[in-house]
Amino acid sequence: MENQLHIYNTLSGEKEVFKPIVEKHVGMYVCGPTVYSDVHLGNCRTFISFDMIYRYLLHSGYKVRYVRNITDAGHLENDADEGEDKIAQKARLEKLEPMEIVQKYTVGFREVMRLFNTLPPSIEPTATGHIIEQIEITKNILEKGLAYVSNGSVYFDVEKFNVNGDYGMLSGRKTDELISGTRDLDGQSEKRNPLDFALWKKASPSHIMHWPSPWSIGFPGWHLECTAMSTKYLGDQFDIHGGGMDLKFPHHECEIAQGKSATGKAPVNYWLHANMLTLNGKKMSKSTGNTLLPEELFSGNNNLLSKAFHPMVVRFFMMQAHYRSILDFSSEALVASEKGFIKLMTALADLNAIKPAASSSENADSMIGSFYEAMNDDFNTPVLIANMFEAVTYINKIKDGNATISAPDLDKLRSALHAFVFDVLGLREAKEGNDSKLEAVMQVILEIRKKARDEKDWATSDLLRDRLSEAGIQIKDSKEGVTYTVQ
RNA sequence: GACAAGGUGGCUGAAUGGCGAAGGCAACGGAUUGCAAACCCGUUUUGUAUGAGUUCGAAUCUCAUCCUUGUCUCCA
Repeated sequence: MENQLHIYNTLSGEKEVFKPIVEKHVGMYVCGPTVYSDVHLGNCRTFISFDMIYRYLLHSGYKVRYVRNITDAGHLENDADEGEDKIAQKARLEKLEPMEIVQKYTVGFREVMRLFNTLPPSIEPTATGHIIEQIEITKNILEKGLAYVSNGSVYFDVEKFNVNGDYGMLSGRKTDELISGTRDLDGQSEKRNPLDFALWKKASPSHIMHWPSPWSIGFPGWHLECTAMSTKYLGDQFDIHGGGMDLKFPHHECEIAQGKSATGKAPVNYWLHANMLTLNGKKMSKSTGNTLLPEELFSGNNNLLSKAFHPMVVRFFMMQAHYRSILDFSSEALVASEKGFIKLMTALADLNAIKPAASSSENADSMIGSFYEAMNDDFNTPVLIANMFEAVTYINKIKDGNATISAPDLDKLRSALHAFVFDVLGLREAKEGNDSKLEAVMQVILEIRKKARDEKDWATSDLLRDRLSEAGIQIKDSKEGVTYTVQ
């Protein structure tokens, strides 16, 4: 059985055996959100994907330092490197301080991440908290002669870097093709070459967020913060760098160029890219407005939705697709996932009531092995879930008396399922807080219903069942007794 | 236009050369039930965009065609 973890590396375009730089330790960096508006569901998918990866690495016994940044310094608007900082722009619109915007949406982001049951990163650094580091890297690259100062701004010299470097190695692009593909800029551009990108940008007088530097009062370039923060906390070279597919070029390409220029070494061994979540077949994007907010999903308050969905149902839905595949969102697909999710969680709960037998009628070890096999194959969660449903069928058969399981197998299967469902997939019960008073009320109702059924008063019995069902409480009659689930 | 990833059953979504193409959902039949729900068993007939090629054998490899999406400008 293949027990080694294989990861698809964008750099090579192949699945590779994962070998960390330091045995049993993993350094992982993921590009975080820009906090100038609410995170939409597409953003969430990326972070949920990497949360699953983080969780599986932890489960596999690695000590992981997981760094995910908060971009709070803003980015520029247009391709001429001129324009207003996004955060400053939004601040003006809402008549707030830039850092007020940052605070608001950072808090919102963390709350959404909490609802999706993602683990907090080990370090969550901010761009504005690392201005000094970014200035130092800029100085470093200038000293290496791979950047130039122009009118108070500092630009990375892609052409010069490319003499010895290989700009485009990650995204499979060639610089001459890129140049021919760029739109003509007017002669006033500060850049020597359209491919060059800013390391430091001089601020216009109206620009609110700015800091002093050796070159001007200004702000750091778009790609620099990730280089500064990743290398600061994970070293010049680290294991895993993740992010959305849309960041592959130019953002990650620039990170490689910056890192190599500053340290002489390729910064990252494994580049991982999570694919897009689409809505109506199109990528979710802040700029095009084709978005769905998590809150709308949880409340059902959106025309695209037939009902509200619990965050765990959404997470399960995402886990049913592979992280490198495009996933199309639809209310219909989510309804199907909800049913499957309930089926899985019900079986998990039923597992606790199962009585072991002398022997097992099915091979629990191979089931458990199939879980690991799926995850070791580039975190294949859809296959993991399919394999877990084999176990679900087994559990239900045992419950119905059509199969048996031995005590040791029961223990193994239970702990494996718990580990994969809760620890790795990061799911948890989707029930609303079942308080003791509800429990007491339900016991009374079930008692009344039992009495009615004993007296063959089907009208009363069915009335109770149907009205509870309308209220979202399902009554389940079984041989062992009556139970209920709250949805 | 350049580059990249795709097009799989009623829906969703796995599987990269090998017996009957996973799983979830849906539908139908049966079992169960006071009737249902849940669970169990079974079924859904030529289901891998189209056309050619390589091969003993192709969803998978090659070529062509059509279509979709992404990146090339801030984006997860």
